[in-house]
Amino acid sequence: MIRSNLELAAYIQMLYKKGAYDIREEQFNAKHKIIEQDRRYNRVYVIVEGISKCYISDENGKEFIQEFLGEGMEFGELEVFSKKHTICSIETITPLKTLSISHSGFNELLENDSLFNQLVMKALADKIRYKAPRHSYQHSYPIEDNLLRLKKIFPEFTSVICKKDIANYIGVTVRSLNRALKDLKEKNNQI
Amino acid sequence: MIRSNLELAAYIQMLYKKGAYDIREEQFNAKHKIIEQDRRYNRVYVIVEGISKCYISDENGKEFIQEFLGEGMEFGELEVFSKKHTICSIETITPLKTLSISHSGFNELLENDSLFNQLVMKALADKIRYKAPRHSYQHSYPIEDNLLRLKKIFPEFTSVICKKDIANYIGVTVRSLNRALKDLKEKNNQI
DNA sequence: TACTAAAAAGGACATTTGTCCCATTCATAA
DNA sequence: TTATGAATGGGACAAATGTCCTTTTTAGTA
Repeated sequence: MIRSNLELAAYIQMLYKKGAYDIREEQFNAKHKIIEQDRRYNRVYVIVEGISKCYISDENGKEFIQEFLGEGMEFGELEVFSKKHTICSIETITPLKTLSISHSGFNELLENDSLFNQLVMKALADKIRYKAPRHSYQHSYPIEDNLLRLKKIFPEFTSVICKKDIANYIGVTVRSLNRALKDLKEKNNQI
Repeated sequence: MIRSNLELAAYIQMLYKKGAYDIREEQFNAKHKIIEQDRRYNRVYVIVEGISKCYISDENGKEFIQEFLGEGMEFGELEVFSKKHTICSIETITPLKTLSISHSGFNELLENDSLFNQLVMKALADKIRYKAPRHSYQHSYPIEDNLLRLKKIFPEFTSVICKKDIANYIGVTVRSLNRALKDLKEKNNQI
C-alpha cells in the first residue's frame, strides 16, 4: 500500500554524499503540495524519509489516489521521458525529506551510470507491475475485501492515513468506506 | 484505447533488418494466447502488425483488460527487470506479427544501444502515464460517459472488439454494457 | 477554557450495477 | 443443410454504492 524502493534510496544517498551532479536535499511539512497536476517542473525527486500521496484530481475536485509513496520512491521522473505536463499531484502526508536532481543531471546519470539506469528502469517496471493488479482487484471485489487486503499488507493503515485518503485510494466515497468498516466490525473482523 | 508506439516499431524493425542480436519474427493466429499469467518466459515481444489484449484474470475466471496493444507495443519486458512471474496474459485479437528477442539480447541492447535504452524507458513511462488517468476516470464516471469517451478516441471500436472485451476493459459486466449502449441509443447518441 | 473548523459516523433514500435468467442471432463445423 | 456453441440483447430483481444531510468527535487556536 505504501510503496518503497530501498535500493534506490540507498543509491541516491550514496550519490548525494559523493557530491556528484547537482543533487539537493529538501524538507517539506505535512500537507504540503510539492507537485501540482498539469504543470511543468524540472526536477526529479526521491523520497528519503516520510510518506506522501500521489493523486489525480478531476474537474469536479474528486481525488483518485494512485499510490502512497514512501522511502525510495521517485516522482517527477515521467516528465523527463515524455516532455509533457504532470499527470498527478504530489502532496506530503507526514513531513518529508527528499533528494532531488535536475532533468539534465538525471539524464546525465542515466547515460553514464549504468547501475543507476537499471535502478530507474526497474522502478518504472515495478510501478506498472504494481498498478495493474491493484486496479483490477479493486474493481472486481467489494469494499470489505479490499479493506481486509489492505489490513493484511499494512495493518496500521487506519491510524496513518485519514479516511478520506483511504476512500480515495480504494476509489469509493467516505460514506461507503464507513459502511464497510462498520459491517466488518459487526462481523468481528476488527480493522 | 489501442496503444501504439510507432517509434519503437520502426527501431526494432531496423535492428531486425540489420540482423543484429537474435531478433526473430513470429506470426500468430487470432485468439491465440501468447503469454499466460503467472508463468515464466524468456523473450520480449514487439508487435509489428495486428492487435492483442493484455489482461489479468482472477481466481473466478473474471478478466480485466489492461490495454489493447497495437503496433510497436512491447510485452514480456517487465519480467526482464524484475525476475518474477508474468502478471498478465497476452492474447491476440487479430492475427499478429511480432519481433521478439531473448532476455539476454534485450539486456545487451539496453546496455550498448543508448537510443534503444531511451525508447524502452519512454515506453515504460508512457504505460504508467496512460494507465493512471484511465483507471481513475473509469472509476468515477458512469458507463455511458466511458463509452462516449472511447467512441471519441476510437470511433469504430465496437466493430473491432467484441462486447465481452469492451466490458472487461471498462470493468463492468456485459449486461451493464448493453444497458448503457441501449440508453445511449435512445438518447440518439448512436455508438 | 471556550470556540471553530475539520474529520468521522451514520440515517434515509436514489441510482447504478450485478446476478440470474431466457430468447435470438450468427458463425462454424459436421 | 443441419446442428452446436458462442455472442448478443434484454427482463426482473437483488445488492452495492452514491447523494444529501445531520450529529458527534477531535484537534487546534484565540
